[in-house]
Amino acid sequence: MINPQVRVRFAPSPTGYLHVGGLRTALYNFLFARKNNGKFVLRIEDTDRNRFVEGAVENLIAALKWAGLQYDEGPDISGPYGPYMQSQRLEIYHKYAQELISQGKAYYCFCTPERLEALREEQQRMKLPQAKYDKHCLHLSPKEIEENLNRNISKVIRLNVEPNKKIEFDDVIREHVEFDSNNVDDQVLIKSDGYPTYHLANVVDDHLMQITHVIRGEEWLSSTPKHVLLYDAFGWERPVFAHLPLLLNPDRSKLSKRQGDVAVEDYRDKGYLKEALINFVALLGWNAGDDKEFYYIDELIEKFSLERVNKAGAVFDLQKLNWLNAEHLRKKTDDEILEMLKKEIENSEYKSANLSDEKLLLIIQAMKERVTFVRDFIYSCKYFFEAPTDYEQKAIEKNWKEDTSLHLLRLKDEFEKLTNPSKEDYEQVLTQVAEELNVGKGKLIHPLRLAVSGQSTGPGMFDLLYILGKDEVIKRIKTAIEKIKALIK
RNA sequence: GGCGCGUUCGUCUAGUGGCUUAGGACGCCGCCCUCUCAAGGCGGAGAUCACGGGUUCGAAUCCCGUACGCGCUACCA
Repeated sequence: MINPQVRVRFAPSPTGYLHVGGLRTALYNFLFARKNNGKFVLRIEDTDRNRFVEGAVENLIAALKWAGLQYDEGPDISGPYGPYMQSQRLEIYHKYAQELISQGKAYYCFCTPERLEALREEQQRMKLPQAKYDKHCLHLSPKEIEENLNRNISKVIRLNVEPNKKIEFDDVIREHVEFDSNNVDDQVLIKSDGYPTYHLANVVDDHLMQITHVIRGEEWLSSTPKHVLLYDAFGWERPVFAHLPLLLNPDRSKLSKRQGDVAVEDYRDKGYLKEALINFVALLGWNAGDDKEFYYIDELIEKFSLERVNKAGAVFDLQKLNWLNAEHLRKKTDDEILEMLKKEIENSEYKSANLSDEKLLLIIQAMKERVTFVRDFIYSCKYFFEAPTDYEQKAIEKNWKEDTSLHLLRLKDEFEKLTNPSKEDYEQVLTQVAEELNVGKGKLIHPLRLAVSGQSTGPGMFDLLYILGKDEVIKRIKTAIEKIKALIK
């Protein structure tokens, strides 16, 4: 055992945003760490200088924090194994690369990109099963190497892969996996710019940081033999590997930008709750073995295990995410929703609508069962924020009859007599008017709804009237009669 | 092409040799509730468990092969 305490890491490269697949990887690491009273480390794999993106690390950290995946050690949270940015650990990688060279397990390579390119083409022409480096520089004499080094020729350090060896390792999810070393290239360990490649850096860091379990995406499975070779070359104990299935597009290709949103930030901006996103993504490739689908993160921590992670990739299905979002939203208290709604209103066209908290709370209660997103409290019931400007054509045709105007006028007159009416008062009046007019209540309710909201659907009629308030209701009935009359003509 | 991994309703999945006429969830359809829409309740359609061989009294479950999909095959991670 590397360490009696579980230590896991999420090791993204800073591409500019957090991919939802990365979110799931981070989540599983987080859940595993919390479940086992271990530590969750964030390590930034920024060893590719060509792909440097300004502000990427900050975005990544912000997205992780938004999702609630707090790490114990990371670039901005110091720990005993820092620094946690690989670009700040260059000397360390060089030291270990030298150690490998001195043991003959790695070697300098001075080949030019042109020679490499030519080699590749040659191998392709010969229809070799696989393009591989030909170990040309492995056979340089010590003197030649010395000279090249002194002349400052561009160089890399390569792993010296012994041919004809079976490389095997165990994976919690895939069980036993085997590779033939003849299929493993002499991977570059240190690039000509002095930066390490992923393969060297991740092995060195995982060892130095005492990582016990490497939980990462399946795209890494094929390079794991290189990592295993490195652990063995250094004489280090291997961590437990767990390669997660990929997240897929609806057409089952790897989840990509081209087919929809992939950034956690996109979902956050669209109004998804972090609880829903976490819940959803947790279930993409894992389940507790029961029928439960609705989870808060604490329950996920309690139930999570790597053994129950699936092998096959999972399609990211927005419909189910939407359902979970609605479920989580409904479970929130009215006050919690109020705070979110007020922020949403601040960013909407109704910024200056000035509805009181009391009124907003009433809207929340009336609409809670009818929304998927917080912003639906505005956009699926705009009539609470402004008088309707037009009226659903279909509803007019269906519910606006010859005598409707008269009925509504009558209703309006009765409403006018009320002082400070309650929901019940409205209902009582309407029932009474319906009786006197000798019509069903529906005959009044449907056109009334249309008149005050412009729509044919919405919360209970009397809730609607009560929230709008007597004056507004009367005003809207009057305008509706006028406008709809004109529309029918 | 090579190597690796995978394959149960449209989608996420349960299932680890007999409990399975393959269960649940989302979505879809219908009914109930009802002033509408939701929510909720009830019900329905939907999977010859990729295909073909074995092993076994018995296989979605074990083995082999094939097909298909995906990943890797960089001085990217």
